[in-house]
Amino acid sequence: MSGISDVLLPTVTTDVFSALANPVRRQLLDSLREGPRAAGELAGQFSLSRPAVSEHLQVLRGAGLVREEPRGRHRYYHLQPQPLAEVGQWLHPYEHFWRERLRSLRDVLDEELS
Amino acid sequence: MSGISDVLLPTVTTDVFSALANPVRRQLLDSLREGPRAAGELAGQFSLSRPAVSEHLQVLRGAGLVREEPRGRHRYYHLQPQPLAEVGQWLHPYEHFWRERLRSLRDVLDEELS
DNA sequence: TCGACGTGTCGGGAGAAGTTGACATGTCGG
DNA sequence: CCGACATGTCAACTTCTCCCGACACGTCGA
Repeated sequence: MSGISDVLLPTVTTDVFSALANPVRRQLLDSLREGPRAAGELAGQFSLSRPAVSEHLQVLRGAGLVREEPRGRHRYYHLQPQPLAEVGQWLHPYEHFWRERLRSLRDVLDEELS
Repeated sequence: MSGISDVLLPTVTTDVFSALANPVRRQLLDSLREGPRAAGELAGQFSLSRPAVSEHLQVLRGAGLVREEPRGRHRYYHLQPQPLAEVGQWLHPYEHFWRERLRSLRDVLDEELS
């Protein structure tokens, strides 16, 4: 049984771009891509205090990128990737720019190496 | 006459993701997408002090997203979009995730509205 | 050469973010 | 019911970010 609230964003309090600014948070998302993880399990992957990781997770939750599922004495975090679409949208107009630059890089390399 | 240094990144001192965390900086890039702009011209678009904008531009330069071209008493800024490729690469594995979510959103909406 | 203009940089202050240790809460197993 | 465990939260400190006003430097036009 799934409701609409499972799919729509929960209240967003943090900018997605800001949430992604921190490398630890990006790695947390990368981990969650492989499936839900308990908080401690996530904390173990980083040389960081547990509270620090917990607060990073809270920032991600504030950006709507993560959902919590309490389950016994564990709390599982799930990836919630929809807000990333905003980043994708912003990035899209630039895509052909950097492809163009890569092409010209190749051309210059061709010239330099010939 | 173009050399390889025009195409490769200059010394990067700031993380690209951090550079994009600020909305003003994203808007600066959006402006530059339409062509090179002088510093004052860019500053005029925001209700911000000139020094503030100048420092934002410096951050963008630190991330390799912008190039300066001094020209008389103006200084023109050019978009340098290659570093955005890194963002695109990071984002790519998530793309199918959010597409999937959008699809399930549509399905839920279908159900709710029927 | 001199004043006006375009811009970068410096110093400082307000506020946000990151980190850590200590404590509080809730859950499981015996 | 009680101790161990998984986790969140609080207080405090440090560091970073963002912003501004003021000043310095180079360039243009007369």
